[in-house]
Amino acid sequence: MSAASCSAAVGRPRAFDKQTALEKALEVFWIKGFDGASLSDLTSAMGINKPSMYSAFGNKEQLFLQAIEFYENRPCSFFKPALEQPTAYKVAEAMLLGAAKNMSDSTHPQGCVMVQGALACSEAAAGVKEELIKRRQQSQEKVQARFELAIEQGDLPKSADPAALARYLNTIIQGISIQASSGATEAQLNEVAQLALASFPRG
Amino acid sequence: MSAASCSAAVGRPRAFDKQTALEKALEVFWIKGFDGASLSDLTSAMGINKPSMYSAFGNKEQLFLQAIEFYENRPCSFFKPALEQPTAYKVAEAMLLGAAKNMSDSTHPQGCVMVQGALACSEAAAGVKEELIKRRQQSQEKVQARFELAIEQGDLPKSADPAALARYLNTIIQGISIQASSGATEAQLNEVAQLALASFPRG
DNA sequence: TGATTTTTGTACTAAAGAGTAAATAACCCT
DNA sequence: AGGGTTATTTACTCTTTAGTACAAAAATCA
Repeated sequence: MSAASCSAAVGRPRAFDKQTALEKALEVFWIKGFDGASLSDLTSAMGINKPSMYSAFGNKEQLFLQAIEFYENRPCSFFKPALEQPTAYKVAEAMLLGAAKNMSDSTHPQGCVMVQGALACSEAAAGVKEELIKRRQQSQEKVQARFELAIEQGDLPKSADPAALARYLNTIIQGISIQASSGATEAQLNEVAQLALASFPRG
Repeated sequence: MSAASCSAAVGRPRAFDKQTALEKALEVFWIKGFDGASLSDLTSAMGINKPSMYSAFGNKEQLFLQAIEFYENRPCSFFKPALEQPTAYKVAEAMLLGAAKNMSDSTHPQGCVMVQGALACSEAAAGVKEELIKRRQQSQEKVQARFELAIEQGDLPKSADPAALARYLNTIIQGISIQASSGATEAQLNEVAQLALASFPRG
């Protein structure tokens, strides 16, 4: 009988939409990083006061963690669909072209918040930095598992090294993130993606 | 009659070595980024008090700029020697293997301070972020110029696109920086470098 | 209507941030 | 030795930081 999913609210109802506020917070963290985003930056973007933020999300660190959780699962993410492509080559292609398009997209901040949210940072951000590293690692492992499957299925040669290929792909995507956050265009990033694909083994 | 180069000091002599202090400051910025490095972090690593820092370096931003100026010109930099390799392929190889070795080297912080010093940051860091972007762009242009020379010299095909190749190389190096700062080993990064080299055109 | 519960706005706290004033200390030059 | 100059130390400024106390407001429940 958990009441979690029940929206029958007792007490004064929340005056803001939690999801919308979270998306606004994500945008601030994306642009400024964990250290660079102050609570004033966050709450003013979210359109709420500090006590509302603390009561809804916990604290700055938990707000960040919830923001990146949403980021990884949001509909426009290119990562998960790419994994479902039928061959390893097509997975790599979808990832790289998806990264090129998505990270340079000007409808949201450029680059990848999983990379730039907390890279070199203060001790206060050590926890979120570790979480980002863990999640990037997990992404890489998913790609590796997909490539291992591809070897079984015969669309990657048996001689291929799935771990190395996954790291290679991740490295280029992370490089594309830096390029995008420095102002590179989708066209420029597509050229990079094409060059990177040239050394990707095909079935 | 500029007295700049003259070391004949009048007044009380500085009690610390400016260069050593600058290297300590670089290390702090490298690990924590501009936003994450506080003046206390910096001055305690430098072994001096704040007024000594301000009188020797100006302010936090100028300290950062002087630190990255040293970083780019320090003897163990792999970038400039790589540019002097005799062919474009060898330039790319020296860059990638140099990046893999250098950025994972545990005698200093991992990754590249030109990337992680100020990526997503506060407004206070906007100036240093722009400076880092500018310098990364300049590095890329130097590589591009080197590849244009290689086409002239015949060790890159006339059909090669020097700008795209330079961006490709830079992207991978920046990706390697992220990987290194997340704990990747030199061996792992070498594998990435080898895969990246596979799609690099040879004369 | 009144009791209960939760959110909201304002105002606050304590700590840390960058940067500075001013007195003292250590050197050179005469 | 004494004057000029620069560095160092201590103690301070003012602002911003993350986080919170508390009273008023807005809903449900009885």
